[in-house]
Amino acid sequence: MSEATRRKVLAAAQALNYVPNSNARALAVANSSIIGISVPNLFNDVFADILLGMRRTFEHAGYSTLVQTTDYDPAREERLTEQLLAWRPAAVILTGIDQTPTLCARLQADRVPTLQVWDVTDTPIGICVGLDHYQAGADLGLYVANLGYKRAAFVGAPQGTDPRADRRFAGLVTAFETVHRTTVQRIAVEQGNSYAMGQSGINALQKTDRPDVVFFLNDNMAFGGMMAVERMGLSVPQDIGIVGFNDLDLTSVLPRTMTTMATPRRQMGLTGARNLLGLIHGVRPEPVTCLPCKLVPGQTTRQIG
Amino acid sequence: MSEATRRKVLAAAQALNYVPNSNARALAVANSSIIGISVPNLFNDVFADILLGMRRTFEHAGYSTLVQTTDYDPAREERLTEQLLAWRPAAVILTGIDQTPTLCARLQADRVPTLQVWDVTDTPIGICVGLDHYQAGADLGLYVANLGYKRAAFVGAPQGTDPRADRRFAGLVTAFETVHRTTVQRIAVEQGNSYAMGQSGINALQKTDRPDVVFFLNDNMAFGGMMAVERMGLSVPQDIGIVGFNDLDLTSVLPRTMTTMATPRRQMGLTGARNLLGLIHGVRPEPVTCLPCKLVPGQTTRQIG
DNA sequence: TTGTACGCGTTATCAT
DNA sequence: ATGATAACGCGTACAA
Repeated sequence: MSEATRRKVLAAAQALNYVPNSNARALAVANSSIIGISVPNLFNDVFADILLGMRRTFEHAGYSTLVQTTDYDPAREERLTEQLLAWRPAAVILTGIDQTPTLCARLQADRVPTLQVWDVTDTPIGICVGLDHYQAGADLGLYVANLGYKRAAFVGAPQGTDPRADRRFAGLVTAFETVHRTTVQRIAVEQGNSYAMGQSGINALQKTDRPDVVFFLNDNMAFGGMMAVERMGLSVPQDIGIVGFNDLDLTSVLPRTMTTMATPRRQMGLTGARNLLGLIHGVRPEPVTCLPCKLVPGQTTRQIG
Repeated sequence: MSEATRRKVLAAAQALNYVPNSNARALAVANSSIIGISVPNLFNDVFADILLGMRRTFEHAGYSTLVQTTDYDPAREERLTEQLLAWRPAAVILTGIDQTPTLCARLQADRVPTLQVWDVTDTPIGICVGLDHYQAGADLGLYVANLGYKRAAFVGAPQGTDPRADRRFAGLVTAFETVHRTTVQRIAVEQGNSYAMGQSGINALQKTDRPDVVFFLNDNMAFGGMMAVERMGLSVPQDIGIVGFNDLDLTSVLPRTMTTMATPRRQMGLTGARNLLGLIHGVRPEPVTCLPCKLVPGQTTRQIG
């Protein structure tokens, strides 16, 4: 069309306050430019980080993101995702690989491009980008066990609540079993904010048979736990070692560096988004991408040697 | 209709894997069950908290929420919200009261139920629920000034970046002007994570003319700043007082309680959501709701007397 | 280049 | 109670 016409149309549209109706568009082309995302919650720097990487990519590609939070409830995840599918989204992103069979079947049947993020499996619904939590737990455990710590504890959500936590714990168990033939006690803490959970995890320790090192679900909990330990008059890392997970922002300002496992969260979001866009546009991307973690030795555990 | 028929239809729907198409529905009824939300970012516990309160309410009422992040960029906010309006959302929620005139006009013209949250104004676009940041800054400043601190500094985003920060700063200035006839220096820190920002804020302090108390934009920054202060060999609160804002989770586990201002974030989300639902359904709710803050005296500033 | 007709899946209305 | 039909606003395809 001519440039003059083009301008006249645009001017008229402006004057009439015209906004194209995305619903009608989605209906006409039989799918929308929405990408549905399901995460456990928004309070975790982990998910905020992953989302940041993804959203930018999608926004640039012209998609809107519809975020839903599951609170680690599979039934809730199923319900919300079902609801999300009603919008005929261009793609769906789920956290983890532990969705209900019903949901998996539905996703497969609808042939919606699906990305599972933050965890990996050989049999993803569509594609997955994440890390091997078992391996991460094992690597971290091995490092710490070789430092001479023998009686370990793991503080986190109750068994069965967070599948990634369970896998990491399994990795820890293997490591301590291998190195010292000792077990790792698991301490479940009630819901609450991360800091408080770490704190109550420490407070729940038995006076007798106190562990010499405590692993936490994440750095925030580890910090809360460390504060509790020091309040009890114990010293870190002599009396007790403290180990976090994720290498979150908090650790960058602590007087003592924290022993933790750095996870490639931003990268995960970026890679996941890129691969998913590929899947949407028909190119067949890598079905499963396992990103490496990086051990961060710190001063909250003894030094090597 | 008869119960038998009803069951047969439901069974058939199940068998065919039928999912109602929300786009078509939205088109037919001329508005969708989406509520669009615009927040600066997801890394802030403040917004996560507000969102938690709101989302639950909306979910219960059958709405989905479409969250967009603006990164404190008004132009970006305008663009994204314009895009959001294309979905004919049932309502729109914006953070703060500093939208571009263009955006305000469009929202008014479209007659979309609009909620502005986290800040208040006498002239909201639709309704607003928030707190008086100037007053909060003034109250906090007054308390601290009366503790005997005279040379204050404020560490936060650069002037003009975060309107709420600017208003709180203005409140602080008034307080110190009133009590001691002193000024408050403002220290702008580059973008980064909150902890690091707090740290670099302290590092940016002049050796000469060092303030005797530092106010931070939020508790996380205050914590980062406090770590930096102690690393410099200064003691808190003798050499220097530390003041946060928001009363975030982190403060609950610190060995020293932090002087801060508790903000009713969850409540804000709940009240905002409830009022907005009212507005959607035609009842005329309170146009402007200003929620009270609560001063939290702590051990990072001198004690009274 | 411009115009016109049809279909997308749902709701709403009207007739049966 | 049920069946038929017209919108809703946009994309697309075909005709002028």
